Amino acid sequence: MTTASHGTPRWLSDEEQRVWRAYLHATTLLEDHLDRQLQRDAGMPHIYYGLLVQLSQAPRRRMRMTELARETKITRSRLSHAVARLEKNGWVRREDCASDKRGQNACLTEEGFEVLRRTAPGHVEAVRQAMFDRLSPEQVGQLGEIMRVMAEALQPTDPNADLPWLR
Amino acid sequence: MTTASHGTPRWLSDEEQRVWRAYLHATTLLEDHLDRQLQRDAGMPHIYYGLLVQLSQAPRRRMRMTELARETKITRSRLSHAVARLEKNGWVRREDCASDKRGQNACLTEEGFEVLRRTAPGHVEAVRQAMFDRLSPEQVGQLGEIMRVMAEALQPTDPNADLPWLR
DNA sequence: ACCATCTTGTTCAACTTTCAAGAATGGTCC
DNA sequence: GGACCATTCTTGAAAGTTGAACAAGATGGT
Repeated sequence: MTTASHGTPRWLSDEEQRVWRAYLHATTLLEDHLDRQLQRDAGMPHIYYGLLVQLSQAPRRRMRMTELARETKITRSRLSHAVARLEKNGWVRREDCASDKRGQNACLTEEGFEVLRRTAPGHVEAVRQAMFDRLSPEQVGQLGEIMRVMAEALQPTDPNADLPWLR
Repeated sequence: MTTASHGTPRWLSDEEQRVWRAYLHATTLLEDHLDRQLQRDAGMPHIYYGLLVQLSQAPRRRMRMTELARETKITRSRLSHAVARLEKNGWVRREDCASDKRGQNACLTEEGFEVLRRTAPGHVEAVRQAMFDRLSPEQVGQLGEIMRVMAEALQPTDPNADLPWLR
């Protein structure tokens, strides 16, 4: 990382600067927009909604805290606070893990699932309006590929990922 | 917005879902990465750094609060708090606006500029490594266009934008 | 069994963000 | 000038986030 401080910095070209600014603007606008949409319609910020979605897709609608954190790309600390809040809402429940006494499972409650069922259509619509309704099919494909490349760069793949017996 | 709750919701296709998840993952990973990079190397979060950059590019390195907020896509409230913090660091100074007694100018101090000079290379390098070093020139162009479209959708252009005398 | 070490999840304090409310000034219309 | 509304910016409290420190349990070597 600090290799940057040595030698002549490789500045961004004009084109790259424009793209970078466009990226920052679009992503912050979208994040704000979805945060407000969900706060209004579902009573929670976007990330919390993402936690419920993730749980809803898990077997038995429950997941170990650490795995939920990993899947949603947030820290365990943040997740602890978030689940505490969602628990107060009655949308998630904690449950001791049988096989590991340190562990906790976050379980989506029936109420939590109900909230999802009620608010998912509006949220999908918001995402559509902001993104998929504006982009051509080609652009959607391009965006997907670009985002995959970026995520890969930032989340160094476990070198043993395809050697499960070594994990 | 709430038109979504009526009629059959238009769900995302499998492809669209994949793209949406990739988008969420990549953008949150990048934002976290840059936040940590800047917190470590410059002692402030990414958005605060963006404020300094914006000021550094303004005439006389100062800007009205409201304009700074508009350019950086944050609320005036948030900006007030942010500038207060940057002022404590000695990187920004407030100055009364001559022509409008309600107004304040946020001015980048010499110290603030120095912080930028010192940390910009490392930050640009981080951006490069995460984005521009991985994408082909075509992809960079595609990303720029896609982000422009999205930003436009979210930030309804002022209909009088090109009629300055009506603003 | 023992010890060192890693992992899991929580907690605390410091910091940031949001939302609603409010003080001050500007602009317009009569 | 005065009434009225809009704009600018700040404030305070509640909510959310971060990073470090911590307790408890797992793991592996000896």
